[in-house]
Amino acid sequence: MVNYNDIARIAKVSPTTVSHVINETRFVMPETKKRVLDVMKKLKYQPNLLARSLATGKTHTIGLVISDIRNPFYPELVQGVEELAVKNGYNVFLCNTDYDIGKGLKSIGALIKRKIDGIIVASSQVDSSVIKQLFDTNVIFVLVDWCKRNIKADSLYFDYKVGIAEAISHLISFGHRNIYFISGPKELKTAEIRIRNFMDVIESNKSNDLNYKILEGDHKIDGGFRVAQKILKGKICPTAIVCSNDLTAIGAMKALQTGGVKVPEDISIIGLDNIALTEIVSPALTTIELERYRIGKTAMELLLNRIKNKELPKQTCTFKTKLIIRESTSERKNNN
Amino acid sequence: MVNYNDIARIAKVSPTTVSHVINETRFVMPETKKRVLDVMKKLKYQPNLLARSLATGKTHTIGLVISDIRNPFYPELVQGVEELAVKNGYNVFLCNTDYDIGKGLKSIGALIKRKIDGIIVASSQVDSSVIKQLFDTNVIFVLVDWCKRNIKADSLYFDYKVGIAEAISHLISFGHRNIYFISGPKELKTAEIRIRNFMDVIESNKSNDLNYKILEGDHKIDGGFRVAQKILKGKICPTAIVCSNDLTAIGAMKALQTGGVKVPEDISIIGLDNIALTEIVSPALTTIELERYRIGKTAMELLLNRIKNKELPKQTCTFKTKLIIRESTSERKNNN
DNA sequence: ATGAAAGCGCTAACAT
DNA sequence: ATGTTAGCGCTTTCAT
Repeated sequence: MVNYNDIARIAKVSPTTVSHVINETRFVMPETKKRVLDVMKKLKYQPNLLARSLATGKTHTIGLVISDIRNPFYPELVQGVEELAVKNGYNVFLCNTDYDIGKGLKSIGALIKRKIDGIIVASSQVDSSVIKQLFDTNVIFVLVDWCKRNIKADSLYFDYKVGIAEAISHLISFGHRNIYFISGPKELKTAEIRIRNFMDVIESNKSNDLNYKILEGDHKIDGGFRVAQKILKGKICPTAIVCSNDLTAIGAMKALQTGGVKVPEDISIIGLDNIALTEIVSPALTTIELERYRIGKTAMELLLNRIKNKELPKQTCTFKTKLIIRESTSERKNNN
Repeated sequence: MVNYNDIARIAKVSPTTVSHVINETRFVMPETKKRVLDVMKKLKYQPNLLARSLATGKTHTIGLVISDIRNPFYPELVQGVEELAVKNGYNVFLCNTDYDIGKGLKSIGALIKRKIDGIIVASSQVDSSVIKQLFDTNVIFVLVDWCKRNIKADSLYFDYKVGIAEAISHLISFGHRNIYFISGPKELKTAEIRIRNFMDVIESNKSNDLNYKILEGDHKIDGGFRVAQKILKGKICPTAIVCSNDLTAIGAMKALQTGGVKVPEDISIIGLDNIALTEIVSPALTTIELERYRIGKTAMELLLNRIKNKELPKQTCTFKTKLIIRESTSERKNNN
């Protein structure tokens, strides 16, 4: 591997000068510069970023911790992060926690040892042990959709309530009063938040005399399917179902249709996330939108700001959700 | 940041010994060892992997170059790679090329400067300039679905022909003779391979007097939709459409249904990839399966083998594709 | 306008 | 059984 010394020797300058022409960090006589650059080109020199990082203390790498790249929630977020990262000369380590807190802790540990300049934690499986680790190690980080608002850390919040309120209003205006909610797995933070927001909205609509019930799914298609089947077997049936995420909604829809129940004629369904799938299923799914690409991009922006200036006051950004009305919701039938 | 010297000083040993207890690389008296470990724990010591890498020449990082994480083809592949990587103590840099060769070249350049131990190139946008760069820099790499078979590099191949042949046989047995193919963008290597394989299969079935046509889509839903609309406007209509990927097939199906054409009653459709979506759309899509998770895992295996032993003979692995029959294909109607 | 030399935190050959 | 020392390839202070 060719290095500064090789170049310096051949170009008849000191390693210092080589460094300075590469980094353009002090004046070098045009002729000297040219000589160095020529040698570099001839030797096909590639700077060793490890060495540079060791010397400067900056790696220009970041870590992105997510739960599961197969969950359609993540790809766009990852894209948003990666794109802006690369644009700023950063490379990103992708870490899947597989919904496992232990793996999350290990990932973060590994990232820290690799001296990444910052971490974006967008894993739904984050608990206080993770937060503690982040604070203890003094690493720079941005939290995505971590529930505790009062935490002293750069954070992105999702305002589910706006979207859910729109969804409930939408259903109410269609005459629905008996509304079920299929949640994610309750041990999941993001699932928990979504449940709480749903209940808050129900609460603030109590003048409408709503009847509701919360059933636990798993944020996957299977869970939605299973729970919806169970609903069909029950004595009383809701006229509308709101789901904690789109996959659940799609599973539920499939189960209803399989069971001979028409969506939306018999039961209306609303999802959450607005993944690409929602436009493809039929009926197209009414859902609550979360702008994942923008979220990823913004998370990276906050991280870059923080990296540039550690003393910045706490940064915060809230992403409003929004109801997208498609075909899976309609007027409540009278005979129900 | 606490380092070897701090630990050595406090534990009253030499830095060498610290290194050896950390790496378990030579015998250290139990008492000495304990003293060192205790100090490490007390100081919450975190080894600096950059420094270690600089000294050893191994980073235990790899690069994974893909086209577009939002393309449902990739998440499972990424998962397969990442999982096995982490299991072996590696972290992975994810690089999206966004279907742009220039970006691909830059990504690979960056990875090399970061001294990754190896690269998995699973981007559909790879051309000879990329291959040249890989060879020139002497980096270890594995190619996924890169067409040239005679290249002297570890490679994963996909045998589309098996699956496509099954698909065509399936269609023929259903009486179809007029079969269109909606391809991906022709400048894309993977799209090109798929076209060629389709034509080969048609060719080897010429005794059946098949009529075919190839139309260019974009490997996205929109393209499939657009092309299918165009097909509907044409004078002669195929009775079956094979698509270069599932997204295209789903878009095409949507267009047909929107145009009042029934799938599969009027036109049969077959996709390729077997992404999760295919089971959800209705009718569920008959498609040709590619085991992406296993592909990712295998790519990582080959890379690990190569990293362990540079002198290994060329490694090769071919993934057979397989027809998965669902609901989007059926007997050809007589009146067509 | 350029160079010498120390240092980033670790490893490993060579001593003892 | 442990320590000394010279790197790994770069940056950066201090000289000149």
